[in-house]
Amino acid sequence: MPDPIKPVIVGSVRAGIGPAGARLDEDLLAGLNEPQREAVTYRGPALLIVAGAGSGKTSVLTRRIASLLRAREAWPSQILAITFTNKAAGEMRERVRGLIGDVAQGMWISTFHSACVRILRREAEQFGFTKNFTIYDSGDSRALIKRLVKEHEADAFGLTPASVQGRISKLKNELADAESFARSANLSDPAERVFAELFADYQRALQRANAFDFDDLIGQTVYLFRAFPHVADVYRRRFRHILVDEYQDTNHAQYALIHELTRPPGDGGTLLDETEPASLTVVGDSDQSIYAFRGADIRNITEFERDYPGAKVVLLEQNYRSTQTILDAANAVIGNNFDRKDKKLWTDVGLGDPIIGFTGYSQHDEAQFVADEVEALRRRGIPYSEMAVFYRTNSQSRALEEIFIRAAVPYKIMGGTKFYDRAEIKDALAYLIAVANPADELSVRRILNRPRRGIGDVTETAIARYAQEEGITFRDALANVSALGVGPKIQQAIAQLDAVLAEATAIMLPASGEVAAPTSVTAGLTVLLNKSGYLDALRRSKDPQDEARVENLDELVAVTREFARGNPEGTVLDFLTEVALVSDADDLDDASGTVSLMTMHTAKGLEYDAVFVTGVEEDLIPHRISAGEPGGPQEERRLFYVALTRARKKLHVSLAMTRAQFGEVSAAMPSRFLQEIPHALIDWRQSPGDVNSRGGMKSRALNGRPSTGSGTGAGGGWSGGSRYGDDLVPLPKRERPAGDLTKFANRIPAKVRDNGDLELAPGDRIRHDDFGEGRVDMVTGEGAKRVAHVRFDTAGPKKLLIKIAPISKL
DNA sequence: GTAGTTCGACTTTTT
DNA sequence: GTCGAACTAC
Repeated sequence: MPDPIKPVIVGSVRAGIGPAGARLDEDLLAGLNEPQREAVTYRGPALLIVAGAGSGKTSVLTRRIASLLRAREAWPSQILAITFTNKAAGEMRERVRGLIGDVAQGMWISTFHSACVRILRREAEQFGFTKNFTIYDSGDSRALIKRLVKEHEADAFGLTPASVQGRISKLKNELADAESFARSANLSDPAERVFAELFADYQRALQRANAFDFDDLIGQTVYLFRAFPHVADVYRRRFRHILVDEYQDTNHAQYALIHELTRPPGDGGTLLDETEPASLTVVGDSDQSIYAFRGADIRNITEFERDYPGAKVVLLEQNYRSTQTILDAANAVIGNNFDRKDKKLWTDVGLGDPIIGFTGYSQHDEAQFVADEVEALRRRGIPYSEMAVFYRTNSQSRALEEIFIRAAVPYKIMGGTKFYDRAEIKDALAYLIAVANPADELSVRRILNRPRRGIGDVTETAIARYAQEEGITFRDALANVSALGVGPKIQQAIAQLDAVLAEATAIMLPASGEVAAPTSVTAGLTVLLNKSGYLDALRRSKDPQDEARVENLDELVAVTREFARGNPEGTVLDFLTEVALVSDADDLDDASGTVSLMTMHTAKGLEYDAVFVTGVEEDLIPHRISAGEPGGPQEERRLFYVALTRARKKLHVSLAMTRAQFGEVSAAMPSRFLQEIPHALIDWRQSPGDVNSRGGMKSRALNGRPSTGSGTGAGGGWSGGSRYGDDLVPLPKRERPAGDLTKFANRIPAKVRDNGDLELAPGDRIRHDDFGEGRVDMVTGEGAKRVAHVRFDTAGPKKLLIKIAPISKL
């Protein structure tokens, strides 16, 4: 990517507000309200735009950039705009281009991670890396850490790969490194000492592999800037206008990076250097901070004015996205978070439709409601592409998928990095990495015996030992098979692998002077997959899944072709970088349109005409794990708030009474957040109370297998009280006796049915509201998941969730 | 060294 | 209900 650093024209930067500039701005300001105009036109060292959900912040940001360029206050190359996702970056670039045309070329609009990769590729040689470094995604890191944990036998100290990885990541987000950790840690605790060693080893391994993990991309760039001020100055002079979106979700390392970039260049340097620090614009909404779990520090926004004295603050509170009903619900929910600046979104588009609520018996039942409703909306003219379904955890997507496939609703799952997580794709990428960055031992080890070449642990260790003795890389050791002292068959296999890698290297990384052909990545990958025998092995296999793997690899080859089309000069490294940093395949919404399924986190920054928020249950949202974390429940509430505010016109909230996870069914309760939405705003198609009523409510689940736990007519039961922590008020107690369960709209009954710890033993006779009398065969499970296996006199054998089934002991 | 089997743990969210 | 790791049998 040619991107020469253009000289900064000192002094001209601030001069743009002339009469011409003002005139030029008029069309950019069209349709903006007063605060929005101010946010576009304000000029000064620092600007904080507090932008509520749907307040048009993207519009403001893009117009701000456009006006800077239009008035010649800045060259495109002087602008650095940071967004949260690659997708958002692409959209912003498009919108700026739409405003002022191709002048926009040369701007850096990217994520923190992409921007840092660009910087690091240029500067890697400054500190012991080479510019063909590779990027470890979380899976790669985990694999490496797993090996280290094993080597150190760290599990004896209660250190799991996951916990080590999480801790290292947290530390890196705080800009701590292995040494600084070791200095401050309590090393008399053996577990701490082992962890410190792991951390140091991990970092050494990364360095040896010429690789950065996600957190390093940011952290090492900060380190680079601090250790080499002359390098930092290059970027400080270059970037005159820095804009950061979603500022509430920046972590300390990212904050430090921005801080480094907005220092005056040549700190205390030459006399003539009067370059001012870059101007900084940040946009954020503390109510939408949902990434504290990965180190986002809300203080970055709340203390912005302290960090940048004299900063201008602009508040955007008018919402242009949703109906008043949706906003009222969202405002009411978020209002339950204490410790927040009160901010009320408003709109002038009117009340709109009520929120639609639905309670299913099971997650399939719930999914069926969503599918039906999607179809109904479609018939009323809302395109699929304007509908989205949100859930808290990725695993919830499965039930939705199953029903959507059955109902022939076109959908796509956003965000899940599934494709690039598949084993065969990772293998193929490891082949590419082995060529692009031979120092990356992890990748070479990965492909060593893939396909099966008869190279096992023993041989692998032999190669590693040989490499160490000779002081060469693992990759280079492969070229010296005869010295390894392994059998001729294995020698032959290794030599073959070495030859294939060499051939691909010649294609993708031709000797200096020559330029690789645009198709080099495609050609190289094809060679690797074919001549390594990888594809052959899959084709020969009788495992039916391997057929799909071949197709996936074809798909990957197609991706390289697509990449070549978009980046004629792109190298293998560019390709690998893109793959590592682009999470979802950034599908452009195709014309036919599909419903989007995604987690609530992924939903941030997006908007749809119709939104389905599913699984609104306790232990899911707020997630059970969040209860133990400081600020957890509040963050969950913000997450729910983000989900609600994505909807323009139609908002649906739904839940299931029973949810299967771990293959076991257990009873679920409505989320406390539901209770926080004013009842009058929700029109319950089927409220948690209804689900218990005996009158004519049948399971809508298509699979209709009554054996999946509760049977068809399981009563809805939500136990109130007791389980509430956090800052909430317990659900109001219902006065009516259980049994009188006619619909009462817009109320979530606190206690519809709860058999509590009704004891049942084999042999007991029971009566079920629907199935009549029967005899208990056995009881399995525990607590809320206790299941009675009952043989009914007339209805036959059923499995029932004891806690909520409409049964009584005789 | 490999293939097949059983057992266990596991699911929070992402660049 | 799924994925991976450990174990066993060739």
